[in-house]
Order: sequence, then structure tokens, then C-alpha cells
Amino acid sequence: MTAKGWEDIRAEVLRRIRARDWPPGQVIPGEEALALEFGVARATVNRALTALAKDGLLERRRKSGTRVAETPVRRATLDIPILRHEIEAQGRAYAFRLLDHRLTVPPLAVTARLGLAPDQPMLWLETVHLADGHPHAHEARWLNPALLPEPVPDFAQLSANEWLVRNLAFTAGDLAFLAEAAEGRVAEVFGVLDGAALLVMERTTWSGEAPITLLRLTHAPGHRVQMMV
Amino acid sequence: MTAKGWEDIRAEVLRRIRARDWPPGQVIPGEEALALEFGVARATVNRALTALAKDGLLERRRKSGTRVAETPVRRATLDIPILRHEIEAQGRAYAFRLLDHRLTVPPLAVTARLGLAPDQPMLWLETVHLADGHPHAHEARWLNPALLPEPVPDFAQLSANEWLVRNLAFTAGDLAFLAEAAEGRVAEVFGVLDGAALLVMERTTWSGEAPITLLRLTHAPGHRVQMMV
DNA sequence: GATCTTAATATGTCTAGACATAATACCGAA
DNA sequence: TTCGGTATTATGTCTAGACATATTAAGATC
Repeated sequence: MTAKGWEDIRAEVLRRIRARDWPPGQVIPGEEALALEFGVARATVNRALTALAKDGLLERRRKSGTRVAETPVRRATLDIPILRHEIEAQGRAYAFRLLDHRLTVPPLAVTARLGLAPDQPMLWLETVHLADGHPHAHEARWLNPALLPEPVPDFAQLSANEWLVRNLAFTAGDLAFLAEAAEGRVAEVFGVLDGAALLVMERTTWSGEAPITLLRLTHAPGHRVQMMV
Repeated sequence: MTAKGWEDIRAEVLRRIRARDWPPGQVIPGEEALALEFGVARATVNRALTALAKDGLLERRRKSGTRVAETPVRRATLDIPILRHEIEAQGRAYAFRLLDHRLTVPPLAVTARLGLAPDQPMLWLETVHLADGHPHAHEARWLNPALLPEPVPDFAQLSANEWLVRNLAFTAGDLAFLAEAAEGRVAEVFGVLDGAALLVMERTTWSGEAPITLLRLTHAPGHRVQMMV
């Protein structure tokens, strides 16, 4: 076992985990011991183990040491694209149409989720994104008006998403996928019957303590969101 | 701007990117220059920039230098849980029932997707996962029998997913989410009408060149798959 | 002008040693 | 026994310097 770089060490440790030389839950030798065994500096071992820990295969704690994760959690990563780029990357023409926009008091569920006062008005935007003229996704968005400049940008010209990406830094956010039956305007946009199964992506973003936006993106029928593991 | 650790430097560089001090596409100062500016060693700057590159905010190339990514791709990570753990973590009782299992030739779409000979039989497993006795997810799985030991594990006792996680290392895989209308046995399992919108996770995994399994996990109505950004 | 060779350069990684920090183990006092 | 304080320990991070490597730019040759 001639280990030269940190990736070799990473690979060898991974092999031992998979081969059950170091079974789940077991504490593995410390960095110093491994550095000695592999004939490298401790920093090199550290880099390899840190990488494995980031991938969820090891759990590391000061003083306790490093142990093999009980449940080898697999992590998948999703690149959240700007819709325009996603569509143009497929060689299709992108366009969008702003269906509705107004300042209004959102439902309680929305303000509660964002931690805002229940009677505070927010900017409501409803947009349909088109690929080669066909509806690709329906976007329903609540936007915190406190974070917008005066005058408010013209979201009929520049999509809210792109404006946000370019102008507001977000520090935290979460994202969920769910399936929902089409109804009302969404069904109408996609030209499907009420009740058709559609994939919805829900997203909230925050700038420090201040909520930026709550977004529901309903995809066209049959759409798949692909991730790499 | 007193920068002490690599995370401070990461934060400051991020701030400059967002503030458009360094606009998209622009080459930023080299590591040596930044190390000088921040009063740290080059390795510390390297760590910060490497982290930002992994997050998709910078693009780095030897000799060319480091530039701000044109499209600030956001990456979300999904921890793919073992269903039993996910359910038990919510304080609910986990159980599963094997509805069907047999060795049979899969449809063409399956063998084509996995790159196997079209007439090669595979192990078909249909399972329902229960939380507190209520159906939580319906699992339909094709499994490559060439990778199983003799005798074949008893998947009525140990769920196929857990057996795989524990015994087969996979090197690659992909994952997709889609919405689908309930029908047949799936509708029956969840006690919903045909046509109800359900969230489906499709997953294929490989061990080197050999496909391991193709899985369709249909979630209970209303289920949300949550990710952190 | 076109192609091959060579030098220059920014990032990638390693080392040896040092100090920081979190978490545990130990021990003494109430 | 229980509660705090203290020592110990493994990981986390930094430094200064070095060499490796990919890639581009410049130069030489045909």
C-alpha cells in the first residue's frame, strides 16, 4: 500500500470501511497513527478524513476521535438552476410572462412560515416560464417588500428570480419537493385537467433574520428533477 | 477587515462576489496577493477559495487563475435516508411488508436503462414501508441477481435497501424526482383513488460497470422531501 | 503561417511543527 | 453521591517553505 496523496489515503480508508475492516460505529486509529502508517504528515491524513466526513462516511469529534458512521448516509446534490439557463442549455428559447403582481396581505400560513407579522402586506408575483413557447413551469412567489429598492424593479422585464440572484445575497434557505394535483390557474396554464399530478418545488430563502421570498414552482406534467449522487 | 481563519476569508471573498466588487467572469487576485492582503499564509487563502469553488461560486484553473462563476449555481444537498431511520427518527414505529418477489425478465425499458441483456431475468421486489402501521412509501425494485450471494438473503426479514447499504458498495448512481398519478396496487396500498398525485423518487445505482438496482419509491400522499441549501 | 518546444505562472498538494478548541475523564470538595 | 474545576487528548487550523502539475504564452523551427 503505497499512499502518496490525500486521495490515495481517502481511497484506502474508504476501502477499509467497505471491506468492514473498520465496521460501522468503530473508532478508527487517530490521525497521528495513520500518518505514521502511511508515511505522510498528519495534515495529509486530516485532509482525507475531513473529506470522508463531509461525504457522511465518517463522524469526527474532538477528543473522541473518528468513527465510521453507523448509517452510511448518501448525499445527493442538486444544482438549482436559473430557469432561463436550464432552458437555454437545452437549446430552447426562453421567455416568461408575468400573470399577476400586487401588494397584498398573504395567507396566515405564509406569514407564519416566514416569521412575519400576520397583517404585513407582501409582493405577490405569478409567472409562467416558457420553453419554445410552451409552458415549462408556473411560479407563485411571495416577496418581502422591505428588501426591495425604490422604485421596485419591473418584474415584467426581468424575472424575479434573476433579479434576486443578482442583487440579494441569501444566507440560508430550504427546499422541498412534493406532488400536487393541478387546479385552477395552474391547470389552465399547462392545459391539463384538474387533478393531474404535478411536481412542485417549494423554496424559502433568508437573508440573516429577514425572510426574502417564498416560492412555489410547479413543473410541467412529466417533468423530472434529476440529481447526481 | 481583520481576517483570522479561512472561514473569515471565505466570507469576505463571498461578500466581494455578492457586492459585485468582483463581478461574474472576472479574474480575482491570485492566492499570493490575497494572502498578503489578509495577512495570512497562502495555504489559508487556498482553503477558502477551494471551498468556494466546490460550492460553485468560483472557477479555478492552474495558470489561468481564479474567476467568479458566470452563473452562481446554488447547490442543495439531500441526505438520502434509510426509510427505517427516517421513520424512527420521527418517533414512529417502522415495519415493512414484502408484497411480491420473484425472478423474472424485466420490461425492455428497465434492461435498456441498466445496460443489461434484454432477456436476462432480474429479481423483482415490491415492498410497502409502514410508519405506525400506516403506509409510508411503496417500493418497487429491480435487483441484479448476479450481485447477490447464495443463498439469496431473505428480503422478507431484512429490507433490500438495508441489505444493499450494508453489503454492496456502490460507486455511482443517479436520482430523480417526479410526480405521478396513483394507479393499481400503489393506489390500493395508500387507499387513494386512481389519479391521486404522488411523489416518486427514482434511483439507479452501479458498482463499477455492473448495475446494482433500479428503484421506484412512491411516497404517501402529501409527503414532502426536504433538502437543505 | 503552422507546428513543435520551452519557459513562465497560478493553483494543487505536501511537510513539520505549532497552537487552538472541544469534549471527555479524572479528581477533589461539599 | 453529586457537583465543579482541571488535566488530557484528538481533531481543527495556521504557518512558511517546498515541489508538482496543468496550462498558457513565447520562442524556435520548418
